[in-house]
Amino acid sequence: MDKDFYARVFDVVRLIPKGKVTTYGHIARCLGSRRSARLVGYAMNLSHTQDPTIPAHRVVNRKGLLTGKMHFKDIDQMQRLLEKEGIEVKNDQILRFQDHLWDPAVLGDDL
DNA sequence: CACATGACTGACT
DNA sequence: AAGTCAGCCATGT
Repeated sequence: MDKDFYARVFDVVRLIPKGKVTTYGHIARCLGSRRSARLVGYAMNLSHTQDPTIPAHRVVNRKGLLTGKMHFKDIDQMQRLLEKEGIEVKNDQILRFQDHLWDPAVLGDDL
């Protein structure tokens, strides 16, 4: 893909189904290299600069912790959005994380 | 070109 | 089970 690494990350994050979440590692692995997880997180920093609204709140670390909540306009915004989609969050951690986990490789097989 | 940074992950203690 | 250390890759200075 000629697109930038970040562009691919944004593209994947954008197609995350509502009410689902994924991890940096899964996205990175979908892009080809699992080790690029850090770049995924780094790319998310620019997500707020993108034109379309990037559901960055649906991206968490592999433990299901809202590690990036601090980068939101309001640190509570991330948890609020997740709860609004039916995802329970307690102490900055997603409950039933594996149940809400969505793998980008599935690309809609979650139906 | 080399060094430093970062919303991570895996392995070890 | 929980905390600590190091590795990895793209971008910026």
